[in-house]
Amino acid sequence: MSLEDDIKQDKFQSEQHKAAINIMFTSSWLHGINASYLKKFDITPEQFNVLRILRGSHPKKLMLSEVASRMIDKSSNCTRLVEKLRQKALVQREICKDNRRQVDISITDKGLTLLKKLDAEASLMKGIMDKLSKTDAKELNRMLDKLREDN
Amino acid sequence: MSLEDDIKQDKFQSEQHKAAINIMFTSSWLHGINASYLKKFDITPEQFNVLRILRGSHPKKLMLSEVASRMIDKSSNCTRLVEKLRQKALVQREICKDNRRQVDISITDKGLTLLKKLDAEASLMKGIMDKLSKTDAKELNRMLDKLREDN
DNA sequence: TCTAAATACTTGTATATACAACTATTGATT
DNA sequence: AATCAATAGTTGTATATACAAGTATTTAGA
Repeated sequence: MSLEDDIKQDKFQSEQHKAAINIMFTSSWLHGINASYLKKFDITPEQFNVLRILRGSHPKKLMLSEVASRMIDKSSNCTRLVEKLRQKALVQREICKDNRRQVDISITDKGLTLLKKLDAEASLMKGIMDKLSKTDAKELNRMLDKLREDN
Repeated sequence: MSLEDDIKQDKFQSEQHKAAINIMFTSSWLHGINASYLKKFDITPEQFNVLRILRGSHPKKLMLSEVASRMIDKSSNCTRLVEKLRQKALVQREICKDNRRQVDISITDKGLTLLKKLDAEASLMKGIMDKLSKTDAKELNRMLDKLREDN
């Protein structure tokens, strides 16, 4: 479905303007697909992202601000996100002995087991994204990176 | 700044996978720029979007669900969004006489005046998006539309 | 005409973002 | 050692999304 149909608009000021809307619309669309898949496992895309970050460093712990800096979405909410994962016993929190300001987070076995079950999520995304060739995807990445230059 | 630096990740499973993350990251980045600009005018990007939709149809009123269907972001929240604009006297709500289930929304003069002041927002976005040539933007739109095909 | 279904919108709850103000701890300066 | 600034997190408030359940009104069918 074209963007014009999706948001019932038939003209944009320019291709560039349309592209801005298209990026945001497609992002929201991707997020929605992800969310609805992950919901069956009682987890949100944001929580899923944190779990993957922690698996990436496992068995090394990460301090909260390290988790935050690796998050895709803005990370002001990191404390509360991690707290929700802790309540589900998917991660562990502990005050760092060397620096008691610091909170170290690690993924639990239960968290690792859950992630294993969620490998299908990767396939789902792959199914969508592989509509683009590797060359196209590279081009897309180039353009998006270019937009974020400077500023 | 490259995506790798932005989210402190140095490898992705594929260019396609990276593109998915890049779309969501760039969307969030665009939203943030917009939000911080609009904040000075005590309005959010979502509310701004609704105002522009209403200016587009002005002086014709739109029923709530028509507004919703034109929104970029998901529209389950339309009632509350419009209510916030109404509290600021930027839009007007009235029950439709012919069909009392229906709520007709229109932009007020105050809303139109505010939008005029916000034309600079368009320039701000233009400044960012014009880093892409028209050809590039067209290509970007083609790729994003392709991702959303079917599914 | 009475009832059931469809339509249009509203409201409640859980989750998330943004931002600002706050606490606690550590490091640095005098 | 005492103080001040920097660092690391936490918490409160406003806004937004998603979803589900709710109300009110209209339409369609028996």
